[in-house]
Amino acid sequence: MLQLQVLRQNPDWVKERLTVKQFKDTDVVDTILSLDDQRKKLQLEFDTTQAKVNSASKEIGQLMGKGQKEEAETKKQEVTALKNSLQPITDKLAEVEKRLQDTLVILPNLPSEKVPVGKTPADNIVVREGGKKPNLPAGSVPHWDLIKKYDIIDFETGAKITGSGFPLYKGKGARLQRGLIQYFLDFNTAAGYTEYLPPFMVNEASAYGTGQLPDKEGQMYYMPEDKFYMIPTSEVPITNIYRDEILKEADLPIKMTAYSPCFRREAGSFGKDVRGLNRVHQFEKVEIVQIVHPDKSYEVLEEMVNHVEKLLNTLELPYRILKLCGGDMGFASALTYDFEVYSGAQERWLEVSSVSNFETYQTNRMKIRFKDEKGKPQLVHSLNGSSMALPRVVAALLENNQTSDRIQLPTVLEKYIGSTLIS
RNA sequence: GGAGACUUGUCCGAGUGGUUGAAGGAGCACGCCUGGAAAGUGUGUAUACGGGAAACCGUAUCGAGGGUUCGAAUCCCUCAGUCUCCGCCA
Repeated sequence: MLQLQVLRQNPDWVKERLTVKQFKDTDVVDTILSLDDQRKKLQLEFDTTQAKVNSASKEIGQLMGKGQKEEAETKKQEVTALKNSLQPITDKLAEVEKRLQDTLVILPNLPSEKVPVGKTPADNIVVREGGKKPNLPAGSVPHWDLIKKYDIIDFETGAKITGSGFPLYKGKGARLQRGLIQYFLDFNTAAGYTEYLPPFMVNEASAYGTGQLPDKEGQMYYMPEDKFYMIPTSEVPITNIYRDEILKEADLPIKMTAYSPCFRREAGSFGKDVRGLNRVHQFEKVEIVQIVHPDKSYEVLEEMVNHVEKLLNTLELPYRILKLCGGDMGFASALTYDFEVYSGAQERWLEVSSVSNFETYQTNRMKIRFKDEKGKPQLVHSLNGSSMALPRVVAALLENNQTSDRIQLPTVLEKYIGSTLIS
């Protein structure tokens, strides 16, 4: 959620930034400011009247103490009259506050000045590329054929057990999942991230805190009996660890990493994009999250991008890093870099990681603050990134390392999966 | 799942309807004391919103939300969480 203060100080700049994010209805900014004015007026009216009620009530207490019952009775009637006049103000104030909140929440985060202007993925900017594309032999096939050939991932049985998009990993396929998770976690903890294993379901307040609610409700699996949401990423529980807390400046930066399965309904997805491991309802992911001093967040964003890049390099996959344009960025992000790996047999780029700086957008919702030198509470910045999402990494690993009768995985994985040969 | 106890500030802890935003203690910060430190001692030490140039003032907040009352941390209701006992169970 944007800070009201920012809208007040520079409404025109806010509108201009919203436009970069392809947010058309910039009049909302004016609506919010006018609601805020109303709120202030009502608040003042409420406060002054309530102050009278409070002091009169105290007097009643004192009169009662002295045994002056009649005077107390007169006062009581005065207070009752005041309270009656207060009622409409209270109602109006509550209504204005709710409208203000509801309106503020529909505004996406403002893109940083570094964000390229553009509408679609075609407008994203390739920051750099690495690795080299494989030269696959004739007869090479996409991963959805490879997994059948070597019997390592079974979509049909997954669909039988649960539904489509819930893969069943088997043998080397299962071992590869376990090994990659462990490898990624080790890589992250070696870089100073503290490992967590969070709950896989969250309550409403947590889903709201990271920005999944209210607008992305349909993307999450929901358990109505308990009012819990299955997490779409461990970013949700992990970032919420510090919800409603005021940190010491010395505590920053906080670096966390976590593995979790991720559950996504992916309503509305269809076509060739969703084939095989390209898009599934449940997948494994290792996430990195940082909570940092506001002055440091862009430095940290680069650090996180470099970290993921290093990891990707060890897997010997061809990749590219994109700086997302305003139109392709997520709702809560101020600047996002996407990582894509090249999947040789499909001959296309697959997103395997997304690293974002949310600045104060999430922390304002969660009220995560720190005390600065003056002892004043100030919002921290939050960042996160995948390091990494497994399915597409696996798709690329399988496709790019195939020969006619085997798949030879990179040796870095030997320690984690035993034999790197699938045949 | 059943029965009961509980949830107060950074922490511990008092407080069962009336100047209680909240005693007392610990911690922390600053000062005094000291050659330096400890001990001692003094002062300060929540957050949000609003008003104000500021000092400061007002309002709200004692798990969350609602209610009773002129007045609620204190009474009532709902929900969440913690603990104990019983049941069930990996």
